[in-house]
Amino acid sequence: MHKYEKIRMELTRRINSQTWPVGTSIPHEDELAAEFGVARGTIRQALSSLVEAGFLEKKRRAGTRVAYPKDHASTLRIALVRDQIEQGGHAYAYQLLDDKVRDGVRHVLCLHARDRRPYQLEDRRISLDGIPSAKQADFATISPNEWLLQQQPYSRVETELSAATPNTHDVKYLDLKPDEPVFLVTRETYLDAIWLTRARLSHPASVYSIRMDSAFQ
Amino acid sequence: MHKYEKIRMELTRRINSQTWPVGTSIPHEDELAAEFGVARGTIRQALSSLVEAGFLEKKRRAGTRVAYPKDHASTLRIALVRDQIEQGGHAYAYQLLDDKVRDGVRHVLCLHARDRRPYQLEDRRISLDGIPSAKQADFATISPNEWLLQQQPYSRVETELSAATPNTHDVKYLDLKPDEPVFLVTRETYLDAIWLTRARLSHPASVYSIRMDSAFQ
DNA sequence: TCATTAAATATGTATAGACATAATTAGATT
DNA sequence: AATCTAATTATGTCTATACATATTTAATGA
Repeated sequence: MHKYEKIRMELTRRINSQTWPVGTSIPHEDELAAEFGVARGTIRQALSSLVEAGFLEKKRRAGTRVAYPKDHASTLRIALVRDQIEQGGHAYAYQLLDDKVRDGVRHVLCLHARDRRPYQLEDRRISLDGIPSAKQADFATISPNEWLLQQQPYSRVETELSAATPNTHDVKYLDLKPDEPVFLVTRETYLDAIWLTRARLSHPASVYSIRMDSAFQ
Repeated sequence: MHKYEKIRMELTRRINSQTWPVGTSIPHEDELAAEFGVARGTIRQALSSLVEAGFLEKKRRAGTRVAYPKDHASTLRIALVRDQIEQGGHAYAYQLLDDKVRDGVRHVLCLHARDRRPYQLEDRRISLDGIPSAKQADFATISPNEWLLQQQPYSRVETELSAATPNTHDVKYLDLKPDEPVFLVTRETYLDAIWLTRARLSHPASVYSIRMDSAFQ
């Protein structure tokens, strides 16, 4: 175990045991460095992850304080749907439902299944200006989702998570129970100012949720 | 603008312009340090945020490669519901609906409103073993959510996001439209191995969604 | 040929020092 | 007393160097 990890654990312990209650200023980096017998850089490395996780707040000149745990940050990774399914030990299947071009936008509808049951309906729009190679792409075997990831970098992603009543496509393809809502992930990606693609990913509420686990040993 | 910021921007440019296409190895840290005329530590600082955002992948001895953009990470911060509402310039109101103790668990039901309309129904369970001071807390004026944040640190948070059909309490208090689903945030916090509290936060789907915006200039 | 072992190497950790910068505090001026 | 100014200070950035460590690559031996 590295020095900064040991120090981080000890600092975490002091926070959790309320040795340093919420709101108090903790010793300066130089003092901590002296206490633990390490260089200031090592202290800074130990502090940085605690700041990132929202347990500490730093301000120049004012020092470092134990943060009120509101606004706690969690890192969310939405993986490729195929990986999501296969990593859970399930069978993945893909099916193209519709594919057309209009106004310089390729519009694709396809279905991702888990163990032969509908899992995600992908309603995808791709800018042919932004991604010219999308004109020739064959989405019969590879999903737009997966194809896009191999193609093009992007600089900005906007993601929205919501609950919704199913639209007509959802009803038709997702095999929903009576009154079952859908969980929506809407994602739009840009390269600088250029719009590249938009995805509406709908899932039966009974089979899909997003879990986050932000922990500190 | 600092050196590492300039360098990060230039590296970002090379990735986005496909000067360094996805999958390629970028120059070693020492080479980049020589190219930009800075110390290796400065290069590492520039790289770290790109690694964190998922644009680069590092591996010892193997070097640094441009990552396939699957599994792109976003940092999600779920703020205090009152802040959420007030920061949007809306009026916040709080109302206690029910409050009882059973089997060492305090069980509170309360409603958070935005502009006099139901926004979040908070179904809260607090362990009186884990948080003894919760016995005396008065939730008539302050919500458990807010009270807890001022009280107790925690070391682990499990969050689950899902869509669901409303339960009887949701129907009674959330003023839902016909067939409107709810967006659920379920949150459980622990201090080491000790269970502290569990919250079921339900929202009318029409008024609530979670947005994330992961950008790089 | 194949498995094992040893060398090479790029990133990871740590140190010690210098200077920059934002924010506070104390002091000077009106 | 109120306002502006200067000193102070804790964090932020940067350098230069040394060694540690995970992985790959090359060399060795059965």
